Amino acid sequence: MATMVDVAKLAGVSTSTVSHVVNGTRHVEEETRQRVLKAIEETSYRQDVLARAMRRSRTDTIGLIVSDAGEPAFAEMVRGVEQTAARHGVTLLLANSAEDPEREARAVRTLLERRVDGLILARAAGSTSEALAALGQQDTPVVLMDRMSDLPFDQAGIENAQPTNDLVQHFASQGHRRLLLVAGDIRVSTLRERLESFGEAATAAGLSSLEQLTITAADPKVIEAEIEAALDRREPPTAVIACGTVLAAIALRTLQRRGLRMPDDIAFATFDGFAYSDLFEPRLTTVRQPAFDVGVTAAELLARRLADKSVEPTTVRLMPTIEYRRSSGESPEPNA
Amino acid sequence: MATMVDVAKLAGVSTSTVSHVVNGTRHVEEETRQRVLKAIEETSYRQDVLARAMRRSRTDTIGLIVSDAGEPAFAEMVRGVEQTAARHGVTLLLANSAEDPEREARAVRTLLERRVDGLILARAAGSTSEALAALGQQDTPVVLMDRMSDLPFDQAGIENAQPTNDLVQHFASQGHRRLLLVAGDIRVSTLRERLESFGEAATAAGLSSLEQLTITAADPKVIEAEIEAALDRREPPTAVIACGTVLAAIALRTLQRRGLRMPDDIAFATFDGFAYSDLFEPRLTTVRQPAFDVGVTAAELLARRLADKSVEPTTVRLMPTIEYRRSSGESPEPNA
DNA sequence: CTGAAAGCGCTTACAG
DNA sequence: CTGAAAGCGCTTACAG
Repeated sequence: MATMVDVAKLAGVSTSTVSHVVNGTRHVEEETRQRVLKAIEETSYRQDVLARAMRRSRTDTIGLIVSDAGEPAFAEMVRGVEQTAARHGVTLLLANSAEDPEREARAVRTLLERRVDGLILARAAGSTSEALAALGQQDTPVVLMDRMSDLPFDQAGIENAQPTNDLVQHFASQGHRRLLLVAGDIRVSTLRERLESFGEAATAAGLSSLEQLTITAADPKVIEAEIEAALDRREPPTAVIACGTVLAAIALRTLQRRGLRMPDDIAFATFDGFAYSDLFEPRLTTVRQPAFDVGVTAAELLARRLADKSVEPTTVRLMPTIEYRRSSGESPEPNA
Repeated sequence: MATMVDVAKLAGVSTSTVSHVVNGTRHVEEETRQRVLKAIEETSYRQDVLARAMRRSRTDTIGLIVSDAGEPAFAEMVRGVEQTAARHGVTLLLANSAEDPEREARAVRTLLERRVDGLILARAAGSTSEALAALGQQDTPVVLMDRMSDLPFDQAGIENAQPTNDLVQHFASQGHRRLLLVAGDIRVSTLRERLESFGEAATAAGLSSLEQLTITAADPKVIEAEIEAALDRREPPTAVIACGTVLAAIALRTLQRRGLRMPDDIAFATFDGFAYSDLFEPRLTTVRQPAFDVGVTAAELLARRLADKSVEPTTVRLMPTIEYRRSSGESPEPNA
């Protein structure tokens, strides 16, 4: 590989000049410039970004760690971050924590070691807030995505209260009196928020606490058992809300196994939903988050902080939309 | 950030010694070692991997570019590569081409610029073999994953002839005489191989060429139109094989729209299949590839070449398994 | 408008 | 068993 020295020699200039031509960092006489460009061509010189990064102590690289790149919502967020990073001329290093706090910690370490200029993090469910606080101490900027925290970070996520409330209203207005919320692992902020909003909304809709069933286990086996138990009650729920894709899958399997048909035997709605969801029979009422824009927002927040470390930590929440389908019964909008 | 010089001063040794303690590259008197370790502790020194990489001109990093990280099969391959890379003490840089040759080219450039020691590539459909040939010229090792080439690369993928043949046999033995293969974009090697095997297998099963319908368009709209046209024939196909997830989705939508029930109105099988596929009604007969192991194999091939650049390029093909479900009619195995 | 030179933080022959 | 020093390929004040 040719280096700057080779180019400089061939063009008969100093490496300073080559550097400035390559980076456009100071004026160079047009004729000289052409000579340098030609020498670059001839030597097929390529800038060594590692050496450059080391000298400048910035890498023009940001890191993104997601808890599950396979889920459609996260895949979309990744796309949003990718696109925004590209627009800012920054390369993205991607990592997967697979919802494992240890892998997450390892990924953080690796990315910081590789001197990313900043980090976007969708935390694993079990990730401790001590770990997060520690992250906040070091000086690489961190933006939280999807999963929020009370700590003073830049954050991009979604609004949970309103869609939860809308779903509860939707069911209550159809006369449903006993609702089951499958909330899952409420260490995850989004799930916790949906759980809280559910209680408020259901109470506001006039449901007694006995009529508000909730499942907050983290283990799929336990969740499944609790759904079974709920359905075995003398007065079982008539509508189910799943707070995420995995939870929806568990719930749907259980309903299917029991031969319960949606929406007649039981009404159903879910957050996030499935890829190729139009193939499901019946189609599922789904709270669709603007995942791409969440990714864009996270990346923009990071770009802003990279430009000015002193700005106030900001939390941005985007509003999901609800796609009403047949699984939840009659639609409140002409939208089926 | 503390540097090696800080540590060396504090421990009263040279930076050589610090370096050798950190990397375990030569024996250091135990007492000295302890002093260095203590100094590292006290200064909370962390090795600068960039400086190290630059000096050694290797980064202990490999790059992985996939065409669609969202598809379950690719997600699994990524996991396989990740795990294997971790076992080899190598960090993985991930990139997405989203089936776009230009993004792929950009990702390749970025990763090579960041001096990855090697590259694993699941090529985008439209990626030219000139681009690939050029890649083969430079000296960073490249392993092809899933999508193969005739060029002399290390490659890890799957066997396509046998599962295709098995599916054709499966349908023929049930008396199906007119089969439709939705092959999709046959610039993709896996799809092309399935198409070729289909012809051979169908002919071997005694089907005339008129009874072998194939769709080789790349554009979803065109594929859909051609499926419609096939179903509109006087003698429409009685069984459909989709060669990938996206193709399956298009086909299933069309069948659904026409109210065709599987397997009675039309039999159906697909390669790769869907996430949460157990929620589909009826369950889909699926050629399941050992995607995780494909990832592992690709990473191992790369590790081998990194260790010895002179080994012969090797192609490894792993055998998929077929999960026979209700969508394709009666099962040839006691396999649900 | 351009160049000489220091230095980013490491590794590694070389020498003792 | 350890150290002095060169050098990886750049960038960037400083000087002219």
